[in-house]
Amino acid sequence: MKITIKDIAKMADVSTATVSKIVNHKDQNISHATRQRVLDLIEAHNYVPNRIASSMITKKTHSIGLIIPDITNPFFPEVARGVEDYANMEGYHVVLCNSDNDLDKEVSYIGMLQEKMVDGIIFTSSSLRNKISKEFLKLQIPVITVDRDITGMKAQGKITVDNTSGAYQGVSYMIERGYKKILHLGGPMTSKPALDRFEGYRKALDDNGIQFDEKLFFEGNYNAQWGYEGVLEALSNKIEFDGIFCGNDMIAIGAIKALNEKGLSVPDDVGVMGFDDIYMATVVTPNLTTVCQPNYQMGYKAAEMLIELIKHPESKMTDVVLKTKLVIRESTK
Amino acid sequence: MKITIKDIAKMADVSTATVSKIVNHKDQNISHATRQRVLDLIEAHNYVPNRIASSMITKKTHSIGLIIPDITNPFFPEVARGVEDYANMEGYHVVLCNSDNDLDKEVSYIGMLQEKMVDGIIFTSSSLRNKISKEFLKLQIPVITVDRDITGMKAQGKITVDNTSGAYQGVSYMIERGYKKILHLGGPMTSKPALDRFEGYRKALDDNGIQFDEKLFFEGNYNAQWGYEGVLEALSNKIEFDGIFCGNDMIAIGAIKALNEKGLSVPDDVGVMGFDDIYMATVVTPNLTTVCQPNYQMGYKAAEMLIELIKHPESKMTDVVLKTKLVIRESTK
DNA sequence: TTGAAAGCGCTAACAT
DNA sequence: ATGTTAGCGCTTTCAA
Repeated sequence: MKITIKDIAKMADVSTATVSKIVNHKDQNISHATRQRVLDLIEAHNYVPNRIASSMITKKTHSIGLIIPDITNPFFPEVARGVEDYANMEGYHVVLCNSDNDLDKEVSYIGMLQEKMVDGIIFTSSSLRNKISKEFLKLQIPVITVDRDITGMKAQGKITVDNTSGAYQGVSYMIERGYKKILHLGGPMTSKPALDRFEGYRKALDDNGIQFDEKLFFEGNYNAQWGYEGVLEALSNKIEFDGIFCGNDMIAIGAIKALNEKGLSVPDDVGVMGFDDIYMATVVTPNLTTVCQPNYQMGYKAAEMLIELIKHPESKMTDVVLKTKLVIRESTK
Repeated sequence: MKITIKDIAKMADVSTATVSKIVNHKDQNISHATRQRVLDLIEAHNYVPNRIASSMITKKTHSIGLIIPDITNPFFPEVARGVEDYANMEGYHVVLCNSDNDLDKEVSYIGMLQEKMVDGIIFTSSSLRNKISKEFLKLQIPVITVDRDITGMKAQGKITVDNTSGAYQGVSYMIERGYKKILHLGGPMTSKPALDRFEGYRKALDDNGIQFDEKLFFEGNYNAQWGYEGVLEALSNKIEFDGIFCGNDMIAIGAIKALNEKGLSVPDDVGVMGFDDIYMATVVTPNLTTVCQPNYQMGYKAAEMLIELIKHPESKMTDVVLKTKLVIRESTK
């Protein structure tokens, strides 16, 4: 039989209230003698307080939900780690949910988390669906969204990165380095980041007096396969280009692979720029020049905002826009 | 104010017991009329059952803890995904804990999870410390260890992969392909997998009549940096080798990088074999020949065993040893 | 087919 | 400095 606060109280010949105070360090008014006696008993009997019972009263579970599309996608482990690090520091647990960007799963997780009485939710999804917002609106707990917008929500926080200016910066750099015909292998245009990066790309072209050529723009998915295929497609369509601005690093890695196979050298024949700066970018040959996105920071900051909101539900969060940083390595000249 | 089972009961003019039965689908004996009335009220008022209150009574939280060293390490996201997929299917939540292989953190997480009343724990750590087992022994809940041993535990499950035979297979293949002086850039020998892989390496050498040369064995960490440095060190020590068997893929990737920088071609001058088969292995140039470890499977299977143990605490689990598979790609000839 | 009542393990006034 | 008491929201016999 599991030992409870009652057992300890009885053994120490005090009330459960006293034990409770000691366990929760609200023991300024407890005599040293009793405290020690109780502590010894706790130690001796290996008593573990049932925090779930506390939660019933305090209405706080000290756990938060983290809904991401897929922890297996190299983008997310870092944000998850950021979330967990801050949460753990503050004594919170994080419940990991992989939604696969599937609306049904998202809704189902939101429901489950709510039933489990998490104190708040951090939500990431790469798609632009707004239906989900209805579910969130029903929620009585704070929600922070990372890297996307959910319309119709108020008093909640939002963390994004400045994709437009990041892309602008990256493409401007390529132009500066002498690349003239820059292909853009973008991500799915149903996602806000992809849209923003495309916008930054166009803007950089415009501002540098280069006419946007829609034949140089391809839309695909955020993976290496698409980068590989995209290059092959462009090549077989005899499209001329001397640079590629990729929607993310995975696309860039796939693109480089295709380029190499076709005997094109990176960065001399074709310069390649990624986006994200995942670990792989530093390890691939040539190392990727890329726009660094502060993934860990995003998670960390999201947890920080969420926990602030949990502690002070009235506090207004101003949305956070994290800055990107150009990282120059070997895939551009 | 949050709406409770009492509110619904009052509105439907039934007892809370009736509502409870309906919510939990124990409603064979509830008239269709009442059920519908209650269900409508639940829907209309957006009632969310407080599962934490249920847990107090049922002694089941339907959540499990997952303690891994670092979700940011490419090995673990897949394991975590496997765990989450199975757990979710069975209606369990997973609480993610990054221990950084730090004994204090491990112990602290075990305590926290226990207080949160998780139903079981899946534990991975790359080190061989046994102190942790004391903490586990105190636990009243099932624990499954993944990829490592914890001594002194009974009635619990263990999942490992057959590292020895995987390494044996890999090294044998290299020998078969004509590599004669095979360097081994291993992981930290405080970890069981590293030890086992080393053993497989030696055994393959022995069985093929090649004398083990300790100058060809280097111990380091499981990352690209070490692979890079290891090669540089071997080269600067004028050690002769025509193949490298790496402790994992990250080491292999670092090794290839160093080899390339020194003008050595892979696989012609030096063949390189990895271990793990992480996604990166397929994306790097040249693609890595490697020993594939079923990461996702490990997590999935671990969750399966754990949940079985939660449901039937008396059931004896037989330890599972997962098989590796040789994946031949471009980094060996 | 339904409900009354006891209680899970704990906390938080409020007394003393 | 410590104890009494009244629940938190729910489930589960057992009785009606």
